[in-house]
Amino acid sequence: MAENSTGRQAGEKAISSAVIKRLPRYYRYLGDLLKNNVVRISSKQLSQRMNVTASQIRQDLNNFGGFGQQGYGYNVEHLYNEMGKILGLDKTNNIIILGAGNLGQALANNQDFDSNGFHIIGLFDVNPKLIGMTVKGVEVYDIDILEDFVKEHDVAIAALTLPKSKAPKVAEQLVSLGVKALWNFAPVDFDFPEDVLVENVHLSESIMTLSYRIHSQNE
Amino acid sequence: MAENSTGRQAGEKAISSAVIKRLPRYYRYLGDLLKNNVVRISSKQLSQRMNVTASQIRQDLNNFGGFGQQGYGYNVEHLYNEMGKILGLDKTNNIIILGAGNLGQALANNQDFDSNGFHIIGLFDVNPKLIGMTVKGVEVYDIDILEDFVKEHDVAIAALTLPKSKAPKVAEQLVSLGVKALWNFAPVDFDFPEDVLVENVHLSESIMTLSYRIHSQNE
DNA sequence: TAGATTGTTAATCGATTAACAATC
DNA sequence: TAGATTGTTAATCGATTAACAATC
Repeated sequence: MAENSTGRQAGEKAISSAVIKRLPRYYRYLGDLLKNNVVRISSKQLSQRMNVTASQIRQDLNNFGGFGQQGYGYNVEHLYNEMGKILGLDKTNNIIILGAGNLGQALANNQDFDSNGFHIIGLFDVNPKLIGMTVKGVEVYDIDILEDFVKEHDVAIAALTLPKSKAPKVAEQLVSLGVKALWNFAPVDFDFPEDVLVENVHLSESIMTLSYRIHSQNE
Repeated sequence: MAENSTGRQAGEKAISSAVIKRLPRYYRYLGDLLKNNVVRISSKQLSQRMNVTASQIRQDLNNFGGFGQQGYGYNVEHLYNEMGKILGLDKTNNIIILGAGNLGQALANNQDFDSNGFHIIGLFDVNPKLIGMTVKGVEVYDIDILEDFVKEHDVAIAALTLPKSKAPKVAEQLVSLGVKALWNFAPVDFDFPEDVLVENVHLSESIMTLSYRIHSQNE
């Protein structure tokens, strides 16, 4: 049967976001298993390691195809590679980072990204003290040259690690330049057409849910 | 009726995590409204701003009590304050940061935390170049003094911004010292007793879901 | 009062879990 | 072959949305 690059067949219904959010975690566990030279694993074994149900694992995977074999389970390396393809990690994703402060630099220095096809190709800032420096070999540019840079490079993702006050305007500019995916760390929500993908990392919201759980215990 | 500090009555069933995760966003929108001197708002108006249903807002809020008034809606300032209490933001949460690299420093420098009762009281690292420096007035300590520090201070939350290889051991130590909430940025899962709260921020997983969405479009 | 909007019950929808025939 | 485990359908569970009486 003809399948597309994600392993899904054209015309099938969209995968729910609940499933999508679990995929990277499967990928991480499979990578760990692979590193430990585990050759095969059953949904039951994996479910015990990951603290989920075996049923959920099988349901999730079968959204993308039948990767297992009855009586055997799943070949770890094969499933790892297939999951990588599903996640688009076999492709190169060029990333620019808007805001070269601590958070922007932290992303640029992150080891995990490189090895998964995420290539940081530039950081941008307004601060003259940062412009011209390099982070892990990647230059910090004046944000004034953003337009030229985006036109000359294939930018898959723009990470927004700048202050709340500046984020909306820069996001608008990026979208008008044709950037189609934003990884947003500023505590704001955007309202772009649906072909613009936005993934929010709202750290304040994350720590507030932790605070909630701390203070609501034993009640 | 007697209510506890969260606005919930003792004995009522636990709030679902789907609801809890939405609370900080309500809080943010209410804070923005308050800044803009908006005095009252209906669930319908708020739903339009937030891109959710009015029904969901009312359902969510009513887990914690009736904050509105028929025919009027909600008083913004009152609801904002009540939400703050529900989230535990009226309390002081002392935070230590394990790993004083870019990410740890980014957290220490984050403006939003201070104003919501999250006080960074120390950073810890093994790197002699970092030990002794201060970030926003907060000192970076040698991680060797962690035990003494935790015993002498009331640590509500420990943020783990250190490499994957070091995270599990440090986490173990923190939990053995009685720290009850971990804010984990390392790409690992922990398996502590359920009285230890763990909030994961897995940046690699976040960007992978974005990659998935980029590469699965139009299929 | 009339209109607006809540709080809450009921209906719907979607996600998770259970079960099991197919089959390696 | 017998045992194990998948892929998939059916059952259950939980979350979201709709509806509306209560009431400001």
